[in-house]
Amino acid sequence: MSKEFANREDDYSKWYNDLVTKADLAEHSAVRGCMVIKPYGYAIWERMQAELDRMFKETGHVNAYFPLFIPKSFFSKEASHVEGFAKECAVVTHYRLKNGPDGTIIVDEDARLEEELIVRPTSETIIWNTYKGWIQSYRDLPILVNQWANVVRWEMRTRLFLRTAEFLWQEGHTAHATADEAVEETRKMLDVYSVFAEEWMAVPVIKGVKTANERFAGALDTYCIEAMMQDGKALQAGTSHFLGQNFAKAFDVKFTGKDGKQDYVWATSWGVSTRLMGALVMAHSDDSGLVLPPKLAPTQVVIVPIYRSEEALAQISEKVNVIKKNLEKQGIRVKYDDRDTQRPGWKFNEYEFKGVPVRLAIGERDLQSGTVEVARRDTREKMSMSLEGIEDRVIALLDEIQANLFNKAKSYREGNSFRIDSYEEFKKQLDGSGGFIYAHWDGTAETEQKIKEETKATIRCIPLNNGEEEGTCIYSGKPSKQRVIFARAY
RNA sequence: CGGGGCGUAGCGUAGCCUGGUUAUCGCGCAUGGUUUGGGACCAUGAGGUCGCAAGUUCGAAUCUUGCCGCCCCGACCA
Repeated sequence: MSKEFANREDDYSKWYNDLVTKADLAEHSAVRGCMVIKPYGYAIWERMQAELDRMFKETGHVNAYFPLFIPKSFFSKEASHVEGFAKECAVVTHYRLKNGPDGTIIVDEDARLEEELIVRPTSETIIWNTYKGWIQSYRDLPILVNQWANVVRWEMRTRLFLRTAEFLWQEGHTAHATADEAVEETRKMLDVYSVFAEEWMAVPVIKGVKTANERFAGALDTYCIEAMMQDGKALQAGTSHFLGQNFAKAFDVKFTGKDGKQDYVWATSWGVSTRLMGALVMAHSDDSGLVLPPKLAPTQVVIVPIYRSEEALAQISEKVNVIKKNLEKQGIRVKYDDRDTQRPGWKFNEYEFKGVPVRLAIGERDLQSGTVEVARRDTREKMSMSLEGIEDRVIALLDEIQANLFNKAKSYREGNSFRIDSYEEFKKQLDGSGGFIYAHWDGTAETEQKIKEETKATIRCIPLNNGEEEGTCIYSGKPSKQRVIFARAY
């Protein structure tokens, strides 16, 4: 994917028209920055959702659902939390409309809410207000709950996929008896995200911990996975927070331990959003459209018949239906597109655009020779294969594509990661091809802030597997014990 | 909220400076025919509050004013 292309939000909506559109039908600033996820795009989200949900359940979590509206007063209970979200909240102030003097509909000023409601930007407060009633004893712990929901953050500026005013996500909220257990949970869910990103999305990620500046509002530690897009910019793909006892104290959630002593509950929260769809698009796609990893592609194999006569189509369909059935028996998602309203060339382009990993084309010639044309989306290679045993080879090819996408993205990231020791070179690299810069940092918020102001680069994370290394901060020259990852980010 | 750009058919646009027949072109759409191994071709046709409002004028897509909306850059942020 070309850089200019990757950088332009309006091009996304043109090129990935099958996935998503801006909410341009609603001619009102109130829905600015929202997006309409079309059925094909939603199918991808559903695939992601299904796999994540399975992984959450395998790690002992259950789903629940909490209110969309949060009383304003809940927010003020945790100081840094309210500070972090106050500037981007949608607020409900009235509950009734009435007819205005000129026949228009206006807000009934007599119907003002006693206490305003906040449309959830995240659900820590309303959930911890609820947990208060659920937890008395260590026997009630842990609580391992996840919620699939939409949230609203009134951003000053939005970007399609990456920062929309309303977005779909999942937020896990857990409660634990000990700090260790909560930290373990935080790390465990970070691993779940990392496995999902790498093994399902084929997007390599770096696990790390955020600096104090970049930390979630109300967390003691924010862990994250960071991915590199094809233009060298970083994208935070998921976060997992160790919340300490902050929310338990704010909502007075105490439990009695085995020893009979009361203590506040330890908390975590973790989330990924439809931003992952943006990551998927930006990590793999090329100028011919989407490239989807087989494990998440709503359609993994598409079969296109090429024929002149109805009789030929009938013969082809007979063969295809057998192949389709055999593949489906092995859990492969297959689509046979025998529409006579579109021509084969049109269909080829259509499915390339949609990122379908493998395409089979069968024509009269193939029937004669017992072959099938196989095209893979990732490399755009075409080859002729024997119809005999084609199912096994298609399945093997899907695995190969999945692996290839990951390896390609990974070698791209390795090729665009640099160890840099001078501030001059640091700036030069950022203005050049970008990428991840491993550099020494003195550990102070002031230095981090200065570098951000001067270069727009932020510390993406302190990698978890970081080796210790003596060095000096590229900015201040003060001593440093390890390198951190700097990058410009979405 | 600041700086810049823009608003004409489902989409992308010409026309605007220098006002004057029926608002241009391409894609898409519909119908008929020929086609079908990489986005077919020919013919015919449908589709428009020129963002909204007011003003200037014999006459406004075009000039003036106000408003609305969108995009890019910045501040904010997942």
